[in-house]
Amino acid sequence: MEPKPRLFKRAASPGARICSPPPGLTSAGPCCCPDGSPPAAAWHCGLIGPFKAPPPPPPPPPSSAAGNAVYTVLVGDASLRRRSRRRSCEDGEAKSPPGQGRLQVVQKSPTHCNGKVLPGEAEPANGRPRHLSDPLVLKRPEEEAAALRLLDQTPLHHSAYIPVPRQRKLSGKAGIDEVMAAAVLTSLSTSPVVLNNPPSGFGAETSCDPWKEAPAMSSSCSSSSNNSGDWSWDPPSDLSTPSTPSPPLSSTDIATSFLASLQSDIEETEATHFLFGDPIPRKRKNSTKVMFKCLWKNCGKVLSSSSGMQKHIRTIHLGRKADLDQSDGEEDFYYTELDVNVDSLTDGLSSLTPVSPTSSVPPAFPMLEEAPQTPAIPLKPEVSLVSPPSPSAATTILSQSAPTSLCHIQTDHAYQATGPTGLLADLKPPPQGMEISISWQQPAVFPPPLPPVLFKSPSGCLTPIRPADVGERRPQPSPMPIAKGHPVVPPSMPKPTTGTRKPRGEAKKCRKVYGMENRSMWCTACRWKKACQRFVD
DNA sequence: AGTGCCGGGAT
DNA sequence: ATCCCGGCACT
Repeated sequence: MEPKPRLFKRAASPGARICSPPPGLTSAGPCCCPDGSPPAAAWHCGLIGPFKAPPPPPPPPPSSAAGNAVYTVLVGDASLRRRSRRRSCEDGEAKSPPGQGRLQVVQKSPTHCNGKVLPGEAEPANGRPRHLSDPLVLKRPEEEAAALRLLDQTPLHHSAYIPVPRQRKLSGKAGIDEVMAAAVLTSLSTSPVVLNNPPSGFGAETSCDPWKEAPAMSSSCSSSSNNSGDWSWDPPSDLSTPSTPSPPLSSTDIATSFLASLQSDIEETEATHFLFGDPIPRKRKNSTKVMFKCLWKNCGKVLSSSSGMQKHIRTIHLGRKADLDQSDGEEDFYYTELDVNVDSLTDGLSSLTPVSPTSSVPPAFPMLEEAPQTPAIPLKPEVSLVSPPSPSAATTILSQSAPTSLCHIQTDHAYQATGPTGLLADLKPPPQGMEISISWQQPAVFPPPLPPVLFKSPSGCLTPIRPADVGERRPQPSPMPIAKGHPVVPPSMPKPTTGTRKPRGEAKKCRKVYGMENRSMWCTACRWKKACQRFVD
């Protein structure tokens, strides 16, 4: 399957990749790009300074990793809660909330940036969380001096104060937001999903972060793009479409937990996206389902709805009242999203579901699940469709092998294009305006095997040179199979006559039809002394 | 002997 | 993957 080009392009330069502001955020300011890119926006680094605010008592992190700094973030845009992944200031990819928000990251544990341990951790004078609007208060002169030195050394610290539109929400939830932010950053930095499975779907999802730019994206996101077929989307909306669920979750686990509520949760999912203020509600394919996995340590519960997950966290982990409908959002940081491919799950449960043309792909090949959504085969109207070469190839009939087979058919390379019988049941109805002819090796229901509808003679003529044989054969079934009267038996049934070698077919073969003098007219298989594919028994 | 084609080699 | 052929089974 050919990778589809992305529908968007992003700036490719490293500086632009790192520093270009997210849509809607244009505030300029210095950033701490280690690559020396020009000052872009203060939102870039997110690390405002080596200052420490006394966050509310941090909730126990869902998982812990020793030595990791714990951050508190004042999130201006809630979408960060859902989209952010672990970031560090070292990698220059600290993400900022999109939109008008401001971001403040204050470190509670060893202050560091770009690998340096920064002195001057200042406790707030008044013991309350210091907001951006608060002037920096350094208690001791040496602290102030150290801070000033740092300000001089790194442009990073010039962004200690970022003017932000006033309309930003500063409700009573601000303190709670800090707790949430701390939690999410902690989870982002210690999440087993991120730590253990960087190349997995979540790794791709991370790379697909809308604020991350093209280079990393092109590779990691292309896979999901390939899966997505032809459905169009704009970059921010396709934040994550990993086709592979998080490894810790078996597909059956996911399936059992969400299949039951699949339908009802779709709306809720969308509503959740809206509530969380995603820049653009993610357009998900029908085959992708969002699951929510609890990141609480030793929990890992997977629920199909965010509200359910919030309730779960609220009641189980936070010890709050379950009936307390009001959510402060803190729960948001204790779970993460899992994008689960519905098809893979349904395929995994294929024994429970009726076989449909789109589910003919075995679950072992989830990457092919999307194929039915795309024009399966670039059939020309006159091209005849035949079975793939082998039963196993039937799984890829809609992918790579099909065009090749068709090509071979047209060039009379029927040998490569042949396949098992009984495939007809798996074939989709041809697209409109397309004509598909099942040429041969059909199920016993269609006993007469037809020679290929089209084949080229060496002169390029589409009609055979010996119409007496082939011409008559084409419009109507070959008399041979009818005479044989194959019983309705699966062709895979071993024939009793011989051991491994199948009995010689009674049908005329290319040799007989065309003769040795017209060997060039033979099908490729006959020329290669293989089983004739033009006149199949 | 003629034919069909399996198995395997060469490229 | 494509092409070719030795050799066997069958007619």
